[in-house]
Amino acid sequence: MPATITDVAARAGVSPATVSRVLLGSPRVSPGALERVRAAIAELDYRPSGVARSLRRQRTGTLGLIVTNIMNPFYPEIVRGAEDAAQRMGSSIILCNAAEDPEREIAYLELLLERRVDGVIVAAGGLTKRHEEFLSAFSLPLVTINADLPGGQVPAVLSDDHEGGRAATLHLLELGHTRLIHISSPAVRESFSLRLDGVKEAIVASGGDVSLEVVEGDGYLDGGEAAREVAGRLRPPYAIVAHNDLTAVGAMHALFDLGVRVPDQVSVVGFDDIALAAHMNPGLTTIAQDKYAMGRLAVETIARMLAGETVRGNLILPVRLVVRGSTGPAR
Amino acid sequence: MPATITDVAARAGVSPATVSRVLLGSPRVSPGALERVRAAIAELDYRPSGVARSLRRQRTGTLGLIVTNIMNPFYPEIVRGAEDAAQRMGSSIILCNAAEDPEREIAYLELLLERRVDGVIVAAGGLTKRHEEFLSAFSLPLVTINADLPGGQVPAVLSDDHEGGRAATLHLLELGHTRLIHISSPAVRESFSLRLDGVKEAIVASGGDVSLEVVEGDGYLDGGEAAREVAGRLRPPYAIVAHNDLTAVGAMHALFDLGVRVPDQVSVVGFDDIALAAHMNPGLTTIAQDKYAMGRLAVETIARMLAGETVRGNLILPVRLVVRGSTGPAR
DNA sequence: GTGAAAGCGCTAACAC
DNA sequence: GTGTTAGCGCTTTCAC
Repeated sequence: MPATITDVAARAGVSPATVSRVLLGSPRVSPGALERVRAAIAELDYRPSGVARSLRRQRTGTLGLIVTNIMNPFYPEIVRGAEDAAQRMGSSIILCNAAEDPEREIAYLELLLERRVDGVIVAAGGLTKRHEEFLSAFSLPLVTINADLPGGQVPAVLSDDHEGGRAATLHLLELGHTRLIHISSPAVRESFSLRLDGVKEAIVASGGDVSLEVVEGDGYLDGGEAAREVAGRLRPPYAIVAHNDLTAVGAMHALFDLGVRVPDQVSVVGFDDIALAAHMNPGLTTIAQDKYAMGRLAVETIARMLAGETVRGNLILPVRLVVRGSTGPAR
Repeated sequence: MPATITDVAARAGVSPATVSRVLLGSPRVSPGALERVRAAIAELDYRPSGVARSLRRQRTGTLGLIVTNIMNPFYPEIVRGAEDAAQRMGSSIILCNAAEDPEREIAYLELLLERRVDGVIVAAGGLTKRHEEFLSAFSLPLVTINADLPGGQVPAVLSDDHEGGRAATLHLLELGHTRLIHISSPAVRESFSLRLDGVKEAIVASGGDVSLEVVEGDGYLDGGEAAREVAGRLRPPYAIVAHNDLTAVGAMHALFDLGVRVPDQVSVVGFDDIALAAHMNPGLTTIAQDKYAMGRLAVETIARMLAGETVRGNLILPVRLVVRGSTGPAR
């Protein structure tokens, strides 16, 4: 059993209130008492109970962060950004991994509510109807990352997906590509069609004779396997715009398997700039999202809401084309 | 302000004690009261306060999990395994990301103590002297993953690193390699020298004329850059045994950069089997650790300690050689 | 079957 | 500057 504030008070010969004052750094404590309390704390290895403190203060100093799947390399950096920002505001993060299961996501939301966290961040792949209902009636400060709820009541931190799709495509057009394949993700998320919209816009704006074919992926490594089928019926050169890096990596793997050379025969562009993109062979050209900033901004937004500010509207972060070895001239 | 048990009691026309009985599923509640309480709970959208409950019960139903760096793809799967096991025992996990900073790791340990978690799991890369002191005097159920504390007081979940090093080497020897390069990690962790010991043992046991050179890496992608220097002075064929997959991926990238072909000229073996190993080009031959099981077993061990059992000794999980395209015959 | 009462460990308002 | 008191929301005897 850990020592309590009463134990410390008894040992220091003061009242619990005085110990509490020392704990909170109140100036209204005599030097003598201060010292005795400090000594007692050290001797008893006392640590104030966060549980009791939370009950009394009616806040826990804890934020909930729900991620779709921590095994997706897109998320860890968001977690990092959120954690750092939380630490700065004296809070900590309970990380919940929904493991691609929407039911589990809801279950975690319930759990966080019971735990009386101060706020919640949802970094989710796809938001189902069920989510929308649940989250619309959510009673706590709430921010989403990479998804936005209809109604505009819940602030969202997003990347400029449209611009990203456009920039990726522009890059390929400049390299002389005229046959583009877009491997999409399952069509649940708006951001995904935004990316595709950007692709289309760039093509239209170019005014050139450019073809675009959309094949469906799953948003993960396996989605890249779609490239296998494409390679089976198309002769190079052509270019693949994958909806994210995992898909691009999967596509590069499938092409490698078939002996199709990247970028000599086929160019590939990803989206996200996950850590390993730079270390693929060849390095993956991609649209970088500032994942760390997304986590940080989500927490900072919660902090503002906690401070009583009314936050509305989305935060849209700029993206950046990173050219590596997976794209080259069409020939 | 969320509704309290008193609110529910008032609305249902019963005492808080009765509401509590309903919450806990006690049979000693009349059908009428049961129904009225249930209705009141639904109407008020009541959720019992985990904070108050924890204070009263003197346990929080929460486990702390500290990982060295969540951005290292080795950890997410451990987190998954731990989370699933925790859910099964009705607990949840507070994930703490030490971000490679030992001070931060200690700070999190303090935090978890304050939060009165029921137990702690430390999945740490390197354990410093500071850790050892702190953890030896740790007052809560504690299990380490991939590191063990001297003294044998703290149960550890480990992979069979020695056997892994041996199996990787055996594989290369069978392919006819006689010049081996081991890229180590900084020599802080015992498991790392265990892996190297396995390499040496396999070489000695082979009785053949095999050379081994050890160059130091950093345990991450950059550590693989050591391969650049090696490639500068050695003529193929030779084989690289990296101390983990990230190092191997970094090495493959450096070799690709220099135009050295894997596996035609140089074979590469990793360790861990992170998700992307299978999707490198070529696929990375590696020693697979059962990361999910490590997380699961750590939690299950905590559960046993919580149940009053005295757990001692380490759990050593078997590893498995996974042959992919990055290794081939020496020629 | 149900309620009253005590108390988990802390903080904050109020006295002195 | 310090102590007393009340109470955060819940569970758990103990009566009845």
